[in-house]
Amino acid sequence: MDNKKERIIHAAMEVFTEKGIEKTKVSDIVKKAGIAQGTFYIYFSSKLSVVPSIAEVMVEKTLDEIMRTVNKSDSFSNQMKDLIDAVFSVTKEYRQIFALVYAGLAATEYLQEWEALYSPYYTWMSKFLSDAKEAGTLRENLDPDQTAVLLIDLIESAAEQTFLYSHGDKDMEAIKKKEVWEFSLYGLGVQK
Amino acid sequence: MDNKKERIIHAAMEVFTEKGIEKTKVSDIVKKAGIAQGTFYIYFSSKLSVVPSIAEVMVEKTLDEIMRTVNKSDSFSNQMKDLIDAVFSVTKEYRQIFALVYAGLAATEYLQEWEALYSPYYTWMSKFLSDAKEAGTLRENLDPDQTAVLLIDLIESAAEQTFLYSHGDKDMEAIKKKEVWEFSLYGLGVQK
Amino acid sequence: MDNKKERIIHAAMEVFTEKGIEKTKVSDIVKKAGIAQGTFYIYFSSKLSVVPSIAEVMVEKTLDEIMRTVNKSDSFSNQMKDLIDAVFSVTKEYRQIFALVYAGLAATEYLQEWEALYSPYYTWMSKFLSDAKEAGTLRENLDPDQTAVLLIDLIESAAEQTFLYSHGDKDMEAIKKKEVWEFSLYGLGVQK
Amino acid sequence: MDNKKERIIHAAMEVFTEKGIEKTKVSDIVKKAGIAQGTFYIYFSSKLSVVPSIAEVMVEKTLDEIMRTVNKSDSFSNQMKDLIDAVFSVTKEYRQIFALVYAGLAATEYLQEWEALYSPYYTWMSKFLSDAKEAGTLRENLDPDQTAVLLIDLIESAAEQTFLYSHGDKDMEAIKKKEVWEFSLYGLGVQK
DNA sequence: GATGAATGAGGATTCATTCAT
DNA sequence: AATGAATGAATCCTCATTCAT
Repeated sequence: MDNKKERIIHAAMEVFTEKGIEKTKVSDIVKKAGIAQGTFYIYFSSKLSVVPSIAEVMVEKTLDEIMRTVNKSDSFSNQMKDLIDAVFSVTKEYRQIFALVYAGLAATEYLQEWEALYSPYYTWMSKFLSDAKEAGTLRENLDPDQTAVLLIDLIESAAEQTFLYSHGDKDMEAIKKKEVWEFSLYGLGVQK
Repeated sequence: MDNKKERIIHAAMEVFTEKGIEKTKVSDIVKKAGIAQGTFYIYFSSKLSVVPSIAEVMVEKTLDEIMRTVNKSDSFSNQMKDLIDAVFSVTKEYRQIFALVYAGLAATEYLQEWEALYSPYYTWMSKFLSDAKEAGTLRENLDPDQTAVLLIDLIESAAEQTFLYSHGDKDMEAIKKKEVWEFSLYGLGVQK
Repeated sequence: MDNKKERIIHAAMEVFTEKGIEKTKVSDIVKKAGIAQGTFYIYFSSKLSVVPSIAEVMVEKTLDEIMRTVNKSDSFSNQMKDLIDAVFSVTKEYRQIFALVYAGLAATEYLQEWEALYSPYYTWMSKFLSDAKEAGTLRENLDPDQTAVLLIDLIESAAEQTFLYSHGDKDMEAIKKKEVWEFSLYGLGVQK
Repeated sequence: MDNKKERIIHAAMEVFTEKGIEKTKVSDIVKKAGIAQGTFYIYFSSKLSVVPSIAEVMVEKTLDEIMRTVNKSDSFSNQMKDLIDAVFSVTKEYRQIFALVYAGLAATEYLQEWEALYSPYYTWMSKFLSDAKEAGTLRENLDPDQTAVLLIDLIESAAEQTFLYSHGDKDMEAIKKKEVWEFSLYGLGVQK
């Protein structure tokens, strides 16, 4: 039952990745999901209305990767490095999906769902910063909630730059990671 | 440049803003531009191929606003403040256009034109940072080219957060501006 | 008759009236009837197959109204007046239903059921004329069976004219009634 | 140009007659008309919106047949006979079209166009009665405008009875014609 | 270059109908 | 008998694109 909805979402991710949103037909999605054409419309109102659900999955994947990668007993500075690695890694693997999620959300009225979608991510980052601040690792005048959003945007933008928007060569990834890491450490006022 | 081409670009901006890219028909654009259906295809190959031209216009507008706002004889820290003001101001006015430009570029293969489109913007910012670095205002280990991109992304992301993705209240604009300003100053290692 | 069948017929009458036959979905009918989608098909084979049942209900309603209105002990001429009143009254109240019954029957092969459907009505009218003829009230050369059909058509046509097809003003009803009454009396050769 | 519209109307009449409105696809009509699918929608908004144009054609045909048949120098009573012959003849030939016109008009919002569509027919009949009345052939208290409508309805109803709604045998046509003729003469109060 | 009537491929969406429960 | 989730055939209509003028 809810199984069907899941299957639609994952089928959509695959087909969107292969052919792009524009060229994907609902019939492609249902074929891959192994359900009838009409069943699609029981769960989603249109091709584009699947996009927010895909975005949700992507946020989950990113958080999972971060959780898996970041070692809490490490120094903050190293945790930042791992965090950046995690985000770059997920963005690299799912670059197509990220692109289509931006396109799909922007192309419709779903844009404002963005905030709700990202909220678990923001919450995690806010806690991460807040803990470090309490430990005296970050500058005193830092607002964890606000900075959480800035930091996520900064890292994601850099990753997207690298994998989506740029013709960048092979070394670009390392360079970008280093730059964003340095900028972040300074921005956060990290004490060694 | 041809008068008709200009009219198509500006008509497209208006109609895209009103109805969204998806729901805009070429016939809507030509109607607003006051030209014949066939004439459109003399200048553009398709509806989406207008988007890069729109993006170009937006980059111009942003740079113009920055140039107009930032006072070169002011302190770096104040110039940063003005820079942020300028980007927020343009993003606020053209929020819809920005959203559709992302969507439009992402929906097609034009995504990688992004870099070329933004290059005048990046160039300006790079020079801005480079000058400040030479003057000893910024940290020694800063790479002006790389950081230019990061900084632009950071500021634009914050602005989009504020005006596109968020249900945020009225004060959000001021808070966001202050946060991004502080984060930037730290990130750049600005010496007072 | 089954309670569920009744509910379907009356739900169909309501929904057809609201949205028209074309735009009515079986799902609308069952929703209003408070039964499951599948139950509909136990009683009717399709959306349009409900129409003859509706027609039957309408003939009943018309005959009931005639019976209720026409006073057998009155003069023939006055009975004619009452008869016309009754038909106009039912047509007025159920104008939409009449229209859709015509449409529904004509849209399918059920058109020829018309005769069977109307037969109780024709029979009543035939008897009504036959009695009057035997009483010497009507012209000698009148054929009650044939004329029954003509008279019903004449009166119903006039009523439909008034309520369905016309943009007619308020007074039209009275005028039409008077005209059809006079024409009928002459046509039947009524002796005072 | 207007040629195309004509071709659609006549193609629609043919296909509707063959397959019925319900089962006719727009693609059937355009195929027969020899035009592209899209062209249909330049001239008509939907399959059903062709029906009023067909009705117009039918009124024309009926009037033409009446004009052709009724001999103005004949006696009124014979002219009535010819009139009835004409209407029966057209109804017989185009019985399918009449059925679908009723169905098609009733199934949509076009029902109220009826009056406008029939107005040339009503006008002619009104003049016909008015002339006869002035010649002293009809009863003094007859209202030509109102009676025109009644008379047309009466004759058409009888014709439709015969050819559309009834399983009637061969002789029915002659019987119906005679009955409607007699009823009309009495109803109009024709003086021999 | 400019026009705009005509095109027709193409896919979203609907909704009557089924059938396992 | 009753249910209602699932089905998928069926067709409307749109709209980007063309091309003769």
